[in-house]
Amino acid sequence: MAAGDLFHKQGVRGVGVEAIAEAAQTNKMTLYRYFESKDELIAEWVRGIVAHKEEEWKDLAAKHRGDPEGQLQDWSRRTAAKLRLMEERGSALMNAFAELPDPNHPARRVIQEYRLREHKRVLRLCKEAGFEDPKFSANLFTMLLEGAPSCGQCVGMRQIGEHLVQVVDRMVENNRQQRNAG
Amino acid sequence: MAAGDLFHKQGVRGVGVEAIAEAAQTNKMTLYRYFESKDELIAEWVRGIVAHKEEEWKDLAAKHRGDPEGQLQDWSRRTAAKLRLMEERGSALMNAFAELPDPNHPARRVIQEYRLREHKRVLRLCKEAGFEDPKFSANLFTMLLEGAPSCGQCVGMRQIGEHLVQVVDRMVENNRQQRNAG
DNA sequence: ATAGTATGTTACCGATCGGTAACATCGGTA
DNA sequence: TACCGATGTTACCGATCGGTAACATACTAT
Repeated sequence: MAAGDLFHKQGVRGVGVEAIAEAAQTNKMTLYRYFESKDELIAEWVRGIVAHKEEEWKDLAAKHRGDPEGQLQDWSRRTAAKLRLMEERGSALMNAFAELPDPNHPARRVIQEYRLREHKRVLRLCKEAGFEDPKFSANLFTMLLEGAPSCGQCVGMRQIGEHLVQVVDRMVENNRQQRNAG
Repeated sequence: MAAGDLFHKQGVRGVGVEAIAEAAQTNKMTLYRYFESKDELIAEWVRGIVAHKEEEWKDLAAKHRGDPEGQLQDWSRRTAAKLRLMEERGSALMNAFAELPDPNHPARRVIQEYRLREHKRVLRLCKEAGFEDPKFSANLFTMLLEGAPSCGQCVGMRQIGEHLVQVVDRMVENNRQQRNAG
């Protein structure tokens, strides 16, 4: 769906259905034969992004089976890689979330549910990795991951990506030392 | 301006001028005698928020003169206190920023300029505090500060506030030890 | 060829929105 | 009293937007 670029660049509320259809190389009528409303269209776009992220989590678990620390590190690296391709406008999900205040909006629900799943996953990884205070570490990770795209708009995505990777590496390193010492 | 609550809760694009006037206990006509457009109205609202934050920075500098670490810690505590009053919808500034993709929108410019100032200030404090890698630490702080309201929507603002304070305290503590050892 | 399905086109509806004109009203001042 | 500036009221404009009806066209399968 190439119309996703429009959603990301102009915001889901700032782009009209006609423009979406044009970007998808079709027209409004055909669009409405596949999606029952613009809100559902937005939700479907969001579902695509979320599905892609879920697949990446699967990848992650497969590549670092039994290595939760490796998963956390790799996730930070993947995030940094995406940051580099982001430039200007931040996270598509977070922006859409901010644009849709209605708690019952289908797209917002999809985003919120994904965030909860992601945070739970991070928390589980922190527990498995034997972090001293898993809740604390998980919240720390999530704050960093969600703050990065926003902060990157200020100081540049490349730099923020590098520092994100660095800090996660340090956290993991500290945990290893702590674990071996304890 | 009580209409600010509307902007925050429903989003700047989701609230009409009529509703704004009603919330301000006046009418549309009078509103347009003071603001030349809705965009300027939004910008003015944002300027108010930014001005308030600037005053807090002044307070901070006055209360912890010559103590950059104390300033960073206090700022994290103030942020945590605000998080507790936030619940549900996140940062007003960040949401507005996400809602206004146009780089020339007056409100967006105000927000972006403030973010740059804030990051510069944090960077300066990190330098003054003698952090080993001030750029790195400043980016870390900013990621945490900007990620907190977002992450708080997932795990609760109270918890995220506490953990934000904790991690900043640890960073400062580590820096003190590093500095004394080095 | 023919029938059936998916897609394109045009025009339109109703609602909402930002913004304005014209006029009525009120409050203070001299 | 007479006046004047600020505010309220109503009605409206033009534009845009989400969504639909009706009809035309193209493609595919048998």
